[in-house]
Amino acid sequence: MALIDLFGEDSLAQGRQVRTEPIQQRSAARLSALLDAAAEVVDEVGFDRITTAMVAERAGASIGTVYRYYPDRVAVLEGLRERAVLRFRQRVADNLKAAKPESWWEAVDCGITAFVELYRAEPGFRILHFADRERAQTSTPGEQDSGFFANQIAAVLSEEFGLSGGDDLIFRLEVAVEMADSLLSRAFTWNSQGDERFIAECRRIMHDYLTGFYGPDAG
Amino acid sequence: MALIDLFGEDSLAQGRQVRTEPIQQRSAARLSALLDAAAEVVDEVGFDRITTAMVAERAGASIGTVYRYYPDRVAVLEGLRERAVLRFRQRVADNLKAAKPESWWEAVDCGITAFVELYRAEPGFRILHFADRERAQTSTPGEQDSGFFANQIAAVLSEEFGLSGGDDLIFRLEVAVEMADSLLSRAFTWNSQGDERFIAECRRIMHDYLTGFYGPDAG
DNA sequence: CAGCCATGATCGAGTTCCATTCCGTGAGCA
DNA sequence: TGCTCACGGAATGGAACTCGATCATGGCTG
Repeated sequence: MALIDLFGEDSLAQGRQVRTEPIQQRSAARLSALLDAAAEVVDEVGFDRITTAMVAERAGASIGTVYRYYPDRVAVLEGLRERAVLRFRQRVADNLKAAKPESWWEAVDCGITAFVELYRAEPGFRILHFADRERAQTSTPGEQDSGFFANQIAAVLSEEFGLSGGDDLIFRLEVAVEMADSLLSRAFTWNSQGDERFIAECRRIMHDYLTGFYGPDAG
Repeated sequence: MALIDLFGEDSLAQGRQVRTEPIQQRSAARLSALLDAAAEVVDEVGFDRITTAMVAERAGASIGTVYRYYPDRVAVLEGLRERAVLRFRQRVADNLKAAKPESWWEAVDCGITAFVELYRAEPGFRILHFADRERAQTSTPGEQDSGFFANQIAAVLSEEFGLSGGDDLIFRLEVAVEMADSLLSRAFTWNSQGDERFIAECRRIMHDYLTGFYGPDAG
C-alpha cells in the first residue's frame, strides 16, 4: 500500500454532517465560503463567542443558508474540523511525496511538518485540538480519530519501513499522536508562528518514543 | 520549601471570577452547590449545551442567584475549572503527605495518581483539559497554568530531590505536564474508570522522559 | 437556440429559546 | 426595628433556528 493512498483524499469517506448534499456547483463554493468564514471568526472571537450570524455575514450569505448546510451552530464547527483533518491528510501526502522518506522517522517528521505548516497558514486550524474531546461525548470509540489515524500510520510504517506491527505498534502510535497533538498545539498557544522549542522537542520525543526508549520493551 | 506548602490551598491566591464575595455563610454553600450542579450538567450534556437555567435548577436556585455569583455563563465554567485545579493541588498534597516519596519520580507518581483519582470521582473534572486552550485566547502567558505549575513542580523537585534545576528543567516539566494531561485525559475519554493502558504508559513516559532519555541531553 | 419548467438554492422576517438584568421580597444581623 | 445581604423570577435583548416566498440553474422540448 502506497503512502499516498493512505493519506490522500480518497481514503476519506467521512460521516456527513451537512444537511443536504449540494448538487449544483455554486453550492460547493458556498459551503466552502461558509467554512472559510467560520475559520476566520473562530480565530478572531474564539469558539465560545462565534455566532451563526457572524459566519453568515462574513461569508456573504444569509442565516438561512448556514442552516441549509448545517443543522446547528456546533455542526458548523464540526464541519470546519473535518475539513481541517482532510487538509492535514492531504498535506501529509504532499510532504511524503516531496520528501520521499527513506526511514520511518523521516515519514513521521513529514507529519509533524504538515501539522506545523497548517497551523501557521490555515485560519481556524486550532479547531483540531479543540473539538477532539468535545466530540468524544457523542461519538463512539471505533470512529475515533487518533485511533483511526494510528491504524493508518501503523499500516504505513510497518509495510513501508518494516516496523514490527501489531496491536502494540498501534497503541504506541495512538499515544504518540496524542502527545504530538498536545505538544504542537501548545507550541501555538502563545505564539502564532509556533514556539520552536516545543516543535523541536516534539520531533525529538516522537523519534525517541517510537524508537523504543519507552514502552513495554524499553531498555 | 516543603511539598505541602507548594500544593496546599494557601498557595492559591487565584484571580477572583466571582462577582461578589459572599459575606454570609449560607452563600458559600450556595456557591458550592452551583459549582456542583455545573459539574453534573457538564458531564451530562457537555460544555456546549450547558445553560445557566440548567445549573440553577439543578442547584435548587434561581437564575438570579447564578448571576449574583458569576458575571456570565463562561465564568461559571471557569469557576468550576478553578475549583478543580484547587482540588487537584490539595489531592496532590494529601498524596505526598501519605506516600512520603523518597525519590523524585515517586513524587511525580503522586501527581499522576491524584489526577486519576479525581478524574474517577469528581464530576466535571474533565473541564480541566477542556478549558485550557479556550482560556489561552484571552489570558496572558505569564499566568498560564501548565507553566506556573511547572515552576512549582520544578522548585519541589530541585529542592527536595536535587534534580538539576534551571530553565531546562522548567521547560521539560512544562512539556511533561502537557503530555501527561493529554494522555490521562485520553485514558478517560472512552472509559469512565480510565484506560489502564494509557495510565500505565503515562507513568512510564513521565519517568523516562524526566529521567533524561529525552531532550537536549538525551543519550 | 429560445423558451419553459422542475428542482435546487437563497433569503430574511418571524419564532423560540437562552443569557442576562433588575427590582421587589425575604432572611440574617445589630 | 431598621439595615444590609441574599434570593427570586418576571422582563429584556439578543442569538439560534424555522419556514414559506423568491430567485437561479440546467436540462428538456419544440
